[in-house]
Amino acid sequence: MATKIDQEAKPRSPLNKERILRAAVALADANGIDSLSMRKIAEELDVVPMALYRHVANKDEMLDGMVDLVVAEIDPPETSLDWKEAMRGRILSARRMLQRNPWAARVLESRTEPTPAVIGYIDEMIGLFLAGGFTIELTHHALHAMGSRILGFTQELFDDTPDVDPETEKEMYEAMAEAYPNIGRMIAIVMHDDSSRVGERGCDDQFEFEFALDLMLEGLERLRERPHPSLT
Amino acid sequence: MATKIDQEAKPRSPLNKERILRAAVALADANGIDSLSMRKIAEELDVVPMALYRHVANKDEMLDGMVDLVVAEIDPPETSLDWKEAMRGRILSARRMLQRNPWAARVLESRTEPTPAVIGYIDEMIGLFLAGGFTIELTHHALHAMGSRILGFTQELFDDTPDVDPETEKEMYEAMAEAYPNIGRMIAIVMHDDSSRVGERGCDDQFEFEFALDLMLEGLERLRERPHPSLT
DNA sequence: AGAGTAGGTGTACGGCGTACACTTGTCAAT
DNA sequence: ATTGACAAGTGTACGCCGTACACCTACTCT
Repeated sequence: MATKIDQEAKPRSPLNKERILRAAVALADANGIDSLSMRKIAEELDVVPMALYRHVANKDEMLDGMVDLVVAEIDPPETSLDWKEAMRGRILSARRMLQRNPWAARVLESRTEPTPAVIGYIDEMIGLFLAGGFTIELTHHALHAMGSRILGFTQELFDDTPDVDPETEKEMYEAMAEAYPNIGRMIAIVMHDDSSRVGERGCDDQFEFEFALDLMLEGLERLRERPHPSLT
Repeated sequence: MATKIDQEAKPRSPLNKERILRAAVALADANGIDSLSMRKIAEELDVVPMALYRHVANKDEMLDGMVDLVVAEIDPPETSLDWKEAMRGRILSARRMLQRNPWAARVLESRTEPTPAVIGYIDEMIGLFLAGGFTIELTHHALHAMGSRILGFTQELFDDTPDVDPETEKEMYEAMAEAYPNIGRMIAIVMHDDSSRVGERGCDDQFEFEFALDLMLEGLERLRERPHPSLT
């Protein structure tokens, strides 16, 4: 009633890239990346699908923007620490980000070109290696060796959090054990060995991630101390 | 002219799952996985799209079948060798398969449930660890640590084979070096250091893969010889 | 000869990304 | 106050996708 009649009939704020990206991230967090479509993002924003295209060129640019948004959440490097601890901490921070945004791993992998935020992140990681006394060459190889683990990726073949029903799951395991003897042996131990890091709820992902990460970091440290002959 | 008139007007053999899968693999090899559609597979086979559905339940089952087809190409384990060499050889064979079928990596990763051929492959890999004197527990952790590398995956953040024009590429690198100092230092060395394993055509993927693989295998071997206190 | 059935067909639906032409709301210059 | 430019949102439409469902057709078995 202030100045125009239909003012309160359209209380939505104007669109902009950030608002669109945040809506897209929220939708992806909630419903998974597969069901994310331009049309649904538009609907969420009470807008017609084509309105989005005033602010993002296409869906690929949208995905890039989403990636940048979440990569920016990774903690900055802690320069006061030992290189290994600094890198370890940051990678675990990246991993927490990936756990908050489960879609991010697949989207990150699917980008052909890294986004600015990702390049910046890697640049800082290289900085940590160099500050830790690595040669440029070893840093380069190290980067390749760490691969996407440097961004907190769990590089599993498949995740093992399927059936809700533990009964069904057990049956499945038993069937598997019969057809695949070695997997069978592993399951037998792993399923009822409380002293191991594997409980009844499957594997301890966090432990496994850190196990692999430390294996890699320690291997790299050894190479830094006494360079491998096959390296330049 | 033998028995029926229209025989040579329809020379196509009857459809079956294998024929469909082979056509799908060929199309994916040729045009990439993104452009692979049920409709195109049908067209390739001179058949109407819905005809495929007599032989595969849906597209997901098609992708599973394609995966099984190519995973079956991986060489069987060479049991006469040392565990490390046997595993190394087999993983490199898997890697060659992934290079022959570039779409396979992404499809493999996208499957929620592993296919029978993949499970069988992993079972044999576990067998190699166990035969090599690993405990079940360490084998389990090792499997997690190797992750998808065990199937020959290059776990890069992004592949670096973009622009065809070396001029453009150089410009791009220079722009990047300006914004990202550490990447800049790395590029400076890596671009014109013939003694390094990095030539002008970018990085030597095969070297980097084996570097990471050996780092992992050697780390695991050390753990097998003197178990880490933090492990059970 | 007739019935059953497996395999290929045709049509159709709802979803997708997005091109393109349009209206509408805002504000500067007249 | 009028105009006209311009940015932002709308509406319609196209071609692609996976696939449900009803149909036809040719062959097997009795």
